[in-house]
Amino acid sequence: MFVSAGEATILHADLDAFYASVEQRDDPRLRGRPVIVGAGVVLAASYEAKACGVRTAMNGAQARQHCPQAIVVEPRMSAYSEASKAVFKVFENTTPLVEGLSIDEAFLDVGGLWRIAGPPVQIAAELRAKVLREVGLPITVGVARTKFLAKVASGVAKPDGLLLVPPDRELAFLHPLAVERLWGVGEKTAVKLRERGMRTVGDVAELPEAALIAMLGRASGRHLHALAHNRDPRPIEVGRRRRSIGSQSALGRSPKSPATLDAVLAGLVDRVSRRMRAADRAGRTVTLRLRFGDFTRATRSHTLPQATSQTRILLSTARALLAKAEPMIAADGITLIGVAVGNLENVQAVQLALPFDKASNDELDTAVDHVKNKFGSKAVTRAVLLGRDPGLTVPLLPD
DNA sequence: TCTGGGGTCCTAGGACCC
DNA sequence: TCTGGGGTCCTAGGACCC
Repeated sequence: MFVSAGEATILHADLDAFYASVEQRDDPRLRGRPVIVGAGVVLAASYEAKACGVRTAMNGAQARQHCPQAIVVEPRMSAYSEASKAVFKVFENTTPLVEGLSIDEAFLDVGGLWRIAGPPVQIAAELRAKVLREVGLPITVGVARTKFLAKVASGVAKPDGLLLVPPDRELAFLHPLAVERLWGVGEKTAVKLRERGMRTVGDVAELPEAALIAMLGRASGRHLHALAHNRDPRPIEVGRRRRSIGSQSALGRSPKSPATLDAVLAGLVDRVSRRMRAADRAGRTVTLRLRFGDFTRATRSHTLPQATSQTRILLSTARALLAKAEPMIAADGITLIGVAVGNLENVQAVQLALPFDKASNDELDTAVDHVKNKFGSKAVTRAVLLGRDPGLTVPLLPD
């Protein structure tokens, strides 16, 4: 059977209360009980905890007030990352067209699988059963004709649900929903819309695009207008790569000495650069993120002429940015510091079986020319002298 | 008892180039 | 005395998402 673009073939699969579910899976004593992951701030809450009003990103004390009987556990990031990998394996065994959105959700296009695996809603049901059986986690799946509708459907079907939006019922499904269901409508936008009397997606759909653009800016206005009218032509994108890698740390409210700040900064840069090297990525733009005592934020960034993942270069760049922000820190007190590296490029690692430990500079140049000829000049940004000094790197200017 | 850590995308102004 | 038009890149800030 030929499956046209007019049919509901996109799945949005979203693990329920992901971190909390992993904790309940791994510790039977937590099952059926309210579980909160994260002490300072709620990273995730089980549905039992959500039932008493606990919400993600709520601060810990507030959460315990809502739910004194809740069990609070420390996050175990490596366990979540492993569970995520296992779930994505199930996704990829279902269809090659998988677009990961975050650690716990993805889009799947199952349009071409009708003949082999049956209709999308059947594939979705089997996917849910398989994730539960093989990884032990509950997952909700929305099925629809577009990414946006599939995501809205899974949101409505949560927890542990499955919801198909038939193509001829799309507007009937969409328009009664609250504006907050629209992708891209957060707190600020919701307030703006409500101030103008718009509470449902249907209300937004009645507004001309120009009015939404005047209210929210060009991109957001267009985006919202399109979604409210159920227009979302985006295809599933396989193999999207991360565009930045960062790390941050909240510091608390007590004053911090310059030496302490520098130590925290060095730790952050070290963590970021290690992750970059492990992922074979290098970046050009270093961004320093700061938050102050009054919760205002600031960023300072610098773009290097060449991408790098070297701790030394990234740290000296970050230090210069921190020095630039010194007056703001002195004035307001700093409560958070973060480092992110963007403008990422892929690094192609090439190892040559040459006796570099005895190589002369001429021989080294010859070897580098060889690599350039073989892989292109852009492939070579640095060479590591193996054997002589494993930590020593030689930066090579392109061309 | 104030609010974590990881990301994405958009906007707007200025520099710079042709 | 008067100063176009278009494009790209960089920096800083803001909103949003999980």
